[in-house]
Amino acid sequence: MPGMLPANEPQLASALSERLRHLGVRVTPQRLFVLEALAVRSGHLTAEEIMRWTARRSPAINLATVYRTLDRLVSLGLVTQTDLGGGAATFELVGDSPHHHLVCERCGIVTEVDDSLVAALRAQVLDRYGFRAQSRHMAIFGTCRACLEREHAVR
Amino acid sequence: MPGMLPANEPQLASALSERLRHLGVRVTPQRLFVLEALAVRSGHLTAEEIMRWTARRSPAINLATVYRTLDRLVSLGLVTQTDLGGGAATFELVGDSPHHHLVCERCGIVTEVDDSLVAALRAQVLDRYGFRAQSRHMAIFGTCRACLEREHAVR
DNA sequence: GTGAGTGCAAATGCTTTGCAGACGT
DNA sequence: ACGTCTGCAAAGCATTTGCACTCAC
Repeated sequence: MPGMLPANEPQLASALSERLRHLGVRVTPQRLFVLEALAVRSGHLTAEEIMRWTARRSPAINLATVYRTLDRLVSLGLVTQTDLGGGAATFELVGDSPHHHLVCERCGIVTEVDDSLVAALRAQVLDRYGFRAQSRHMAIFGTCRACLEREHAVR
Repeated sequence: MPGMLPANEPQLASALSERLRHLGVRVTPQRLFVLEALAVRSGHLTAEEIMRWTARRSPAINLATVYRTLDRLVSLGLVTQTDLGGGAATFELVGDSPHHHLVCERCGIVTEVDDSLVAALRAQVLDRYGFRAQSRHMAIFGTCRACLEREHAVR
């Protein structure tokens, strides 16, 4: 469902309603707006960004509600939360292909990498420590190519 | 130097002073206290914990000073900072063997794992993306063995 | 109608900052 | 003596919470 076309919002809304109903939670406009924001602007959104997106709709959603809603959606397993360092946490619809993040500590740029890179590590960690690492949204901190080159150029 | 015995604090202090002087920064009691805390209670300390530790010494250090000091020490390369999810950041003396963290999302327990597990991943990321991942303090979130077993038992 | 969900405002927890004074060099 | 570092208090930011009201069921 994510990766769905931005057009056709009524269809999107009813698909999302269906999903919520199946999980046995109330369907409120606020919840639909949050899910729509995540579906349409697929990618990593902060709570603040979601609120700004929904502000284009009639009465803007309260930030506290966005947080509570996201919390709920995360426990329902519809949404994942990632904390990419200091700033605000980002949220994403489950359903996109699993991926992880390379976060540059100098310039802050975030690059998505496929889960296949990390699969071997996950297998090892499970084998050696009985630890089941999550298959999405691991943050790997370091220095990106551009910043490494810049560093070299200076010297 | 880290991994040094807790006893013999005068020696520790002068070794640390030496280190600071070599880096061309002022040697203040506060900086020594912070470094001592990290050296003696080797492991991951939060700014607050460091302050509490130094509070056993004469006038307790101000929390703001602890943060500023840690900031300075991180840029000097003497200390590393790790953000293990929502709570407070933790700090550690550089010099311990590189390691990473398995963070259980249910019970919060943190297990240290050797860098060798992650070395292959680092090599791949460098090769494929030109990204130099840091060799310490990656946080891997997931579910620990105990919580997995508990989960099974319930069903 | 009832309880879950919402808005609002205030509180929280971690961290940063402005400023005046203290102290390492 | 100089400039850096510290303490203090206040601000900053992301997130949470208490409470009264509203709305989905």
